[in-house]
Amino acid sequence: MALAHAILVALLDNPCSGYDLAKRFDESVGVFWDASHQQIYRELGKLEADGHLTAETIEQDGRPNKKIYEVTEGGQGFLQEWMAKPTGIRTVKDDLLVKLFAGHMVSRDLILEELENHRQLHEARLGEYRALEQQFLSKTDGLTLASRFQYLTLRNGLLIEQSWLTWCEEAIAYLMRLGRQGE
Amino acid sequence: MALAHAILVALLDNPCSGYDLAKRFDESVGVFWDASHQQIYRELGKLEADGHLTAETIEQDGRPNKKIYEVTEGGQGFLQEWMAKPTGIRTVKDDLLVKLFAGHMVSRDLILEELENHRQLHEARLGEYRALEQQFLSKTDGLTLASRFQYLTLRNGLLIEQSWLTWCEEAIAYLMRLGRQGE
DNA sequence: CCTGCCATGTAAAAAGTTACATGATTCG
DNA sequence: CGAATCATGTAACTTTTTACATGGCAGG
Repeated sequence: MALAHAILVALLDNPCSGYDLAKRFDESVGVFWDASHQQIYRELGKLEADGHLTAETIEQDGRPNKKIYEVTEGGQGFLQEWMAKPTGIRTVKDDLLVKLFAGHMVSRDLILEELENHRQLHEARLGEYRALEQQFLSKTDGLTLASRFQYLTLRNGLLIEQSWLTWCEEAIAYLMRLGRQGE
Repeated sequence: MALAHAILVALLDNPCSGYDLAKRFDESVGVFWDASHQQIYRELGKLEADGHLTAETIEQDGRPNKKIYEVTEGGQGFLQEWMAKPTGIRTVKDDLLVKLFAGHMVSRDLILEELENHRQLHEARLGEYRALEQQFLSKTDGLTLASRFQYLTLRNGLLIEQSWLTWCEEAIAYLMRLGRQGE
């Protein structure tokens, strides 16, 4: 049920519209959560109905009006309550690993292509995360407390993406070696 | 939609009952997919209706009868088709990271406790994966091709869990340092 | 005697995906 | 002149989670 909480922490850091939230879920917030605009709008409606958010409509000319959402005190309490309850660790779900588990069902080349494709995707994402890290590291006058916590979430993304990259390379090398042995 | 495919690859490796599948999703298969027994029974029903699986009822006395599911040729084709279509990379969703992003909202100790808790959980899981790896490595007479592919999925679990562990330690150290500086 | 294992499911609610829908503006 | 961006949503469907439900047998 953490989509609601993910939205709240994002808005707490920086109040914005649903549209902007969707963009942030594609960028920085995306390091730890992902959501489509459809989900976001629905959830924003619920959170507002529950009193966890207030919306202020900004009239704009030349482009559609927008609603800026802000977390209420009630919303902050709701978040803090949730944060005080321990949670378990994630459950992995990855299509590529499902495919690999039955890798002997298809040609070696098909599997290698898919691995190479994923390697590139993870490499690209790692690059994005490194760019985000530079933004943190370049602030010479020191980070705020809030930024330091956000930095830790980014560090997680960096370590995990690095592992994926390493694993893709290892898997490709392993299968190439198998291939050469004529299996 | 990969739950169906995860079930198929598991049954392909080793036909079994829904109950046994649920256990395997908690153990070895759990390295790359997770599912509750409720999901599994429903999906088994669908897969059987679609002709991807056949079920054989085993009468047992003293305990409930069980149905052993096996992948049909049609099911294999269904799998292979899916495997030939490239898929994207996962989207991370993790409660702990949501909490950390708003870490300044609660006491430092609360966050540190949660991090330490997760550190232990990841350490335990890493231990399980290492034990599974030993089973692969101890087979002196060489692994089958299918086992080699399965080994790669386990390697992924090992690398990812190792990263989580490293990250938890890094985050704990980072926050302790902050604490000492009297923030 | 109580807990846990074996073995299967149903039902309801929440979360997530995919498709549909609108309409002006800006940039190439 | 077409594509992308801004900005919001609805509807239908699929997937996942949580709770409920049954019942015998084995072990401490």
